[in-house]
Order: sequence, then structure tokens, then C-alpha cells
Amino acid sequence: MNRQASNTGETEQVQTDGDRVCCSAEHSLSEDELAADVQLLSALGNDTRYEALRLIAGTDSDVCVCELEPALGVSQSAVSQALSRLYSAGLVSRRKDGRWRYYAATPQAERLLDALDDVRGGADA
Amino acid sequence: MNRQASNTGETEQVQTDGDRVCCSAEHSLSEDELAADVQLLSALGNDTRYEALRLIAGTDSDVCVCELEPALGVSQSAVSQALSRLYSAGLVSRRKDGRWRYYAATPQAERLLDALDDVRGGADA
DNA sequence: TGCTAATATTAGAAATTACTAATATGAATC
DNA sequence: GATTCATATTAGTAATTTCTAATATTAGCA
Repeated sequence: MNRQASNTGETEQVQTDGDRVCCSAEHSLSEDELAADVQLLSALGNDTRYEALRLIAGTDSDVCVCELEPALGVSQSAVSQALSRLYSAGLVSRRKDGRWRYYAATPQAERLLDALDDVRGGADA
Repeated sequence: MNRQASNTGETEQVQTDGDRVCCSAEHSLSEDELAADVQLLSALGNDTRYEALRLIAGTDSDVCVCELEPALGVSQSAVSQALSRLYSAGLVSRRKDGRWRYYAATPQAERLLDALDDVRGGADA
């Protein structure tokens, strides 16, 4: 509907050219759910953030920022921003301890990471 | 709920196991695995591509490009580029049939989408 | 009370992404 | 063979992202 339609003769007609009717496909997610999923996925879809999350999830206890900086190889500011984004995506929780902040992966994050490991494993469905 | 709403009420338990040395955290993924995961995730982390994949996965049969265009509300070129990216991320397969191309979700994609549904469901771990 | 350490925030530059318009390709139809 | 249709590719641009440097904040310590 917000299609440009500036093309040659391309209007929104049902084109019954053959056996398949070219109609619009559908899915079952609401717009909000889609947006939420994309938020989550795009939070994960960045080297720094993804590796940060893996580092956090890979530790039994929680992890302080200072442990992440050397492993990630970006500036302190970049690490902090990465963690912030993960936090607002609900992928990590944080806890203050004096001057430090400790981060831990949320159950949601754990589950997604497990799914990714699973998929990487390659077993078919 | 580990949601960000509680910005103000951050837990501040002063846990003084002061022997914490600030070393570098670790995880178990190779650099290649990390990169591959990020590729996958960033392929998913975009409105157009994610919705396209949902549309494709939500159909029993496979889906032709022309069915996606009206649903996605972007240009034909953008749809094609989105599908290309999904394809090279291994999230969809494609099949030629005359002038048409039909796309289907790969098992890998199905599993990831299931995991996302699962996580969205909210059941804890 | 000032100093330092750990982290957060801001601003702006550089890199990347995602789109549209235009054009190319390849299959079907005339 | 020319035309048309479905899709892919290319080029260019606008928008977004991600980083660094600089600065702010907050907690412990001298």
C-alpha cells in the first residue's frame, strides 16, 4: 500500500497468469512482535555485542566490564555502549558492586545462544 | 522480569569478594564461529528481511517473490536484495520455475524462528 | 576534601546499510 | 526474433550504525 507504483504498468492487480495467483503472503506475527524480534536480533547482530554477550554468558559468575575490554579490543566507551544496548534488549542484567558493574546473561539470552549453538551444530531440524 | 523498566531500582548488594582480579573473560567459540553467527543474526536483524523470512516460513508451500512485494511494502529491488541476503546466510533456499523463483525457509531458519517464538513466549529458561 | 578508578554519556567522524531508480538477464509467449 | 514478465544486479544516495575522544558521574580512598 505504501508501494511506490511509479513503475511502468505495475498496479495491484491479481494476475491470474497461469495456475498460481500472485497474492500477498502472510504470517502470524503482530507488527509489535516483529519489531521486538528485530530489535533483539539486531542487538545480537554485531561483532562487539555478540562477542560481549558470549563472554558474559560463558562465565559462571557474572562479569565486570573491565574483563570485557581487553577481550573485545575496542575502547572502553564502545564496550559500555555495547553493554547498554544488550541491556535494553533484555539480553543482560546488571548489578552494581562498589565501583564495578557486573553483567550476566538473562535466561532469554541463554536460550537464544543455545539455539544458535544448536543450529551451528548442523543437526537437521 | 529483567526488563529495563526498573532503571532506578538497580540492585546494589555490596558483595565484597574482593579477590576478584580484573583479567580477561573468555568464551568457547572460534573466531569463525563468532563471525558466522553474527552474519546470521545481522541477516535477520532488519525489518524487511525478517518479515520476508517470516512470510516465507509461514507458508506451507514455497513462496514466489511477487507474493512478498505487496506484503513488505518496499520496491521489487529491495525485496530481491533482501532475499539474496537471506539466501547467502543460509536461511532460505530457492528454486526456479519458469520465470518465477520460489523461496522456502531452511531447517536452520525454522529452528531459529521457533527459538524466537519460544523466547517471546516468555517462559523462563 | 580532594584524588583516582570504573563506568557512562555525549558529540562527531567514518563506515556500513538499505533503499530507490535504472538497467540487465533469462524464460515464456507472440 | 521481438516483446513481455519475473527477478537480479548496479549505481548512487540517504539513513543508520559504530567507533573514538572527550567529558561526566559515582564510589572508594588518601
